[in-house]
Amino acid sequence: MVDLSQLNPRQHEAAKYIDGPLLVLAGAGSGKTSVITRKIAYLIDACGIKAHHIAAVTFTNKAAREMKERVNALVGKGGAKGLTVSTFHNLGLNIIRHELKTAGYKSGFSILDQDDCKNIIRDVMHREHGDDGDMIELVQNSISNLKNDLITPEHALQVAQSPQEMMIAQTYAVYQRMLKAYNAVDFDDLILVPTLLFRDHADVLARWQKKIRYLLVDEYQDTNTSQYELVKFLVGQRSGLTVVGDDDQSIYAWRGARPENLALLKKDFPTLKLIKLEQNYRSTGLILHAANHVIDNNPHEFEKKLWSDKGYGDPIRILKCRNDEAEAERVATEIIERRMRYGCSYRDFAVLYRGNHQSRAIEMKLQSFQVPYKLSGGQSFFGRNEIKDIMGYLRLLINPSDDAAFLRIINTPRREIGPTTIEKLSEYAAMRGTSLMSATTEMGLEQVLMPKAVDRLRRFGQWLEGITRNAYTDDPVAAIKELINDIDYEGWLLQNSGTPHQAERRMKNVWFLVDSVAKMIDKAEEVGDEVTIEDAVGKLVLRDMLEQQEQEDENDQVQLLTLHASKGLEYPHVYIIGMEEELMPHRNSIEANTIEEERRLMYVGITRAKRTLSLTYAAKRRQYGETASTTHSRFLDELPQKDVEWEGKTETSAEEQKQRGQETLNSLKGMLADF
DNA sequence: TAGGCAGTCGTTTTT
DNA sequence: CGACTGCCTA
Repeated sequence: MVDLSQLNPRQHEAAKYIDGPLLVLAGAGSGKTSVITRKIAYLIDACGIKAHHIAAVTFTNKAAREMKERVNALVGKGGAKGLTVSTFHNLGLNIIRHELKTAGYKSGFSILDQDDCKNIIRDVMHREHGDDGDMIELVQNSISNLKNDLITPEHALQVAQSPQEMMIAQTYAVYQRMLKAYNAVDFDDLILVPTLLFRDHADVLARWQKKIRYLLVDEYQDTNTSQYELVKFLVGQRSGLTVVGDDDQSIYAWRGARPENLALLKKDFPTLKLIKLEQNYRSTGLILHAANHVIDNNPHEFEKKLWSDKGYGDPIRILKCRNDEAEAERVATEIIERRMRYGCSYRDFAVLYRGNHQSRAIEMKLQSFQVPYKLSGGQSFFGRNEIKDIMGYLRLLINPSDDAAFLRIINTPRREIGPTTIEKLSEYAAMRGTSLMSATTEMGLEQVLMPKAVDRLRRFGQWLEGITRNAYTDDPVAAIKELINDIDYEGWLLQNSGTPHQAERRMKNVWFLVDSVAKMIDKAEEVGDEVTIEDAVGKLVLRDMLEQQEQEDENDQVQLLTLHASKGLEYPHVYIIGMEEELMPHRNSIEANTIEEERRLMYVGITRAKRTLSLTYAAKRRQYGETASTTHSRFLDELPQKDVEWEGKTETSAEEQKQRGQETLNSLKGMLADF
């Protein structure tokens, strides 16, 4: 039987309350994951609800994985069999996969990332409006917003108010048709399509309501309209819903999240019960106090007062640095120094920043001091060119209609098939109403292309068809290896990367990808799941790969991440760098008047720290190759000044700063020499 | 068609 | 300052 005794009274109540829909307002570090995981265990053990009737939804794969592990530990492997713990997007993918026909897709459909989508939109706008491409970002964002708001192209056309909205709605409509033709969905469709499916097909909805009898949603303040509707459909008139959220940690409004969904719950579920978790188990008193003090500058829907019974702890430090390089050096040397002095590990340190590019300076310094670090986010595994290439082949393998993938890889590595050939091929395919892939083997090609070009296309088409056959009739992984061999991808990398060493690294990434596919298929077979290469590739696109994380978590590395990426994580020692106006809060946020969301981001950053918190800013910063003076962030002034130590604020001379840096460096060198 | 070169342009956050 | 585009030549 599950043990709830470690929970405090509020947590305990939240875990046991199953009489109706429940909203848990969980402040930062208040142990919400414990509540969710123990509640799942409680539902299985004490309430007799079968694990396969329970679904828990999170926003990141990392959170989902962690939750799954913790539930397993609580109820034992067997007990949690069939339990769904996944991201919203993964749940959506599953629903689409099970309702393929009704949803109007064929098996092996592709999931396109933003780059692919942007290319399609560029293409559409070029054709339909002769647009040269400065509006693409805007249009792409607008379409995404429409989808997040559960607005179909037809609906968007009806409600368009301005010529621009009209243009966006038209592009949306054509774009959506192209996706269908490609047998592909984008990220937003993974939510939108299932929701529309539930709205329009009572039988499908009934099936899923029967399957999911209890739904738990984490980070509820991050849901968008489509996601909320999906939740409402799944829950229906029943009471099996627990949502956990914190309006102060809503930092994703820019991608359609609606923090007001928290308040909306009261209206949509009149019997909603509200439980607040206000005890923080993570941070020292001063850090927590600082966080409360900052966030008090925001208006609040729900009043909430975080407290902690840990001691006050060290004061918060604000470090003024001469410039961005000095800032990076200061942080890097301090980490080394503290590690040696207090015997902590590299992994105890996190450096947080507003924008990905800010990691660069820190990276350089850490590298020069030989400090191991892990860069999360930014140029991710799936953003790498070699991975996108191979993923292109994989996608084409399982979905020949995927023109976006075709275009990516048709001339990579070089096959002497250039823009002119591709343009003619596209015209021909459009005329015949087929995909580019199947057009390559059609007979009519001779009419429009030179024999040489036809030959090259045909060779490619036939070759890939052969590989595809092997993948389906034989060992799929072997087929993929054969593919990579055939195109001599390694040779291509060798030619194309700066150094042989780099090429080797990139090739390792490729093999890692192939391994992931293999593992995924193996694992599925073990459990008896019917998971095909299609599923494996789909999950890959959603980055649902466990191995990579596990491996890297083993290592003792300083953590470099954006403030956004830091949500849900915690570290003993936290540095937040670049605390300057126009950087944090970001210039765009000042202009767009979304300071409150920036403040919440600040709040998230502060509350990541368990023991010490250091905030740094640079008096001068290089940007666009020019050096400009800066103003320190307004958020620094919003901290409770009696708990804060400013260093270098009052014009301590540049000389003194320099000297101090030199001293640190020298003492470090001395310490290093001793080791 | 590919590869090199020079001018351009610009940096929020992500499933 | 550096990444990216697009032009130009072999």
